[in-house]
Amino acid sequence: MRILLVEDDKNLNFSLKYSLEQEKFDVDSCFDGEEALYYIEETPYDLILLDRMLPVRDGISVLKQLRKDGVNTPVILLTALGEVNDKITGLDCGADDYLVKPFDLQELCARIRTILRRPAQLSPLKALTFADLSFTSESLTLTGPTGACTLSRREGALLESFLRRPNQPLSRQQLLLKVWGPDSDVEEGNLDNYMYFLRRRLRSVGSRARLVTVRSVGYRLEE
Amino acid sequence: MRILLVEDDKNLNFSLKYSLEQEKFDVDSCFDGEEALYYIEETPYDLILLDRMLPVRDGISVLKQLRKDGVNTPVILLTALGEVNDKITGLDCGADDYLVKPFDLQELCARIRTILRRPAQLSPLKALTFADLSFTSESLTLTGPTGACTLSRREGALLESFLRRPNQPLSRQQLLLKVWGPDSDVEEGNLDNYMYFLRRRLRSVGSRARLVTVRSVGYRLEE
DNA sequence: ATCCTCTACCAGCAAAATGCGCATGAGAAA
DNA sequence: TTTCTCATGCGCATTTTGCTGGTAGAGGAT
Repeated sequence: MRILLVEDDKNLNFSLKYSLEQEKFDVDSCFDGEEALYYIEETPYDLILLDRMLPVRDGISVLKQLRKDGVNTPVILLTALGEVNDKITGLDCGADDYLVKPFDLQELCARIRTILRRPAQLSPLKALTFADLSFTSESLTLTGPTGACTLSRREGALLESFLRRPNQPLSRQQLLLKVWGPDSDVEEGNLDNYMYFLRRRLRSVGSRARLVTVRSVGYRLEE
Repeated sequence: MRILLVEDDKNLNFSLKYSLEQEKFDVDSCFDGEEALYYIEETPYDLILLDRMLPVRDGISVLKQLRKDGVNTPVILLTALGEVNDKITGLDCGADDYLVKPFDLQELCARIRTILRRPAQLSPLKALTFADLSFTSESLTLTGPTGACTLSRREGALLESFLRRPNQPLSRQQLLLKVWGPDSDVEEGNLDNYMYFLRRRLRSVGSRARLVTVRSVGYRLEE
């Protein structure tokens, strides 16, 4: 079970992370709200432990953003505030539980178990869109004006990179890293290959979006 | 939203019932554990507010009984005890939340909303349907246009996963998790096997529903 | 400007790897 | 026994990959 711990107090962060790992949870931790959003975008967590007071972007704002984006990963808010009103706003913003510091570690674990016990509700598959394109990474389905098709896994991962950063040039290095992972040693030519595949796909669904090459840099998705 | 309130203190029972009704909840109330079980058997509640100390049969025992019977209606335990250990046992017995008296009414309401917000877990008794199919998980009976048949337990569990999320691709991982449980280590090939069985079943009852494979992802039930 | 060269990129092919369907048989449970 | 569950194995289709020959564009020399 993958848990993301967001807590700016370094001591508490480390000790909590350690304790949860003792309980056989798989814990990533970070220290501010923006970082949290970045982590969450990258990894599908089963649970998020979210401190309410955070630098850069506070917990409630992170929570609201997540729910707005359709991410419904369970969230337990952690907080030093004990006011009833805070609890209520916290819960009504979409938190699944609310613990006031200092809390007992065993109680936290019990509440985590309680939440993880229930069937994980998969977030409704979110489609990425750009121009006349729509792509669901779950089902690897690409839809355009004249039809739809199913991409292979690599094609999907590659297209997703572009859809997440539309109009922005992505370097070959970035793409290789994202699509093939940091410790893969595929030939670079492979990327060319997949760009070719993707372009064919775009044409086949009749999209007017283009993958233009930025010579000696990389590629960019534009309309 | 139908709520069952189980609380032996008459004053608290009445005032809580009244307050919750003000909040537009549909509240039944009763005063001891046996009564509670009786009510629950009769009516499908969306939530149960369960006092821990009750005459005849205490809250924890009621809760255990329910879970043993496969009733997974959410339960919030209410209690005068504040010991951490009590919370932990309560939660680990299958409660969804735990409030210590005296609690704030608004906080209770917020926690109720939190629990009701998530998709109601279908009671396993009801028949699941999709397209021209109907399946009762209790009797493992699958009915289609040209006939009916009885599935094995695994087949049933697997089909149920699909019927609960029609048209949505389910990953092999999700399916293994749902059907075989989190700590089983069956070979993946087994899943292929059961997909094959299920497809045969669908054909045998003449359904036009199809289990399509989404390569490198999983499967999807569609019409 | 024209030509040349060099590099980065494109297109396609064919071999290798992988994912999946289906069959069979052994063991467990009913 | 019969039924259910599971592992294993083969074969097919798709995906992934490395490779090769060819093209386009940048920049320098003439």
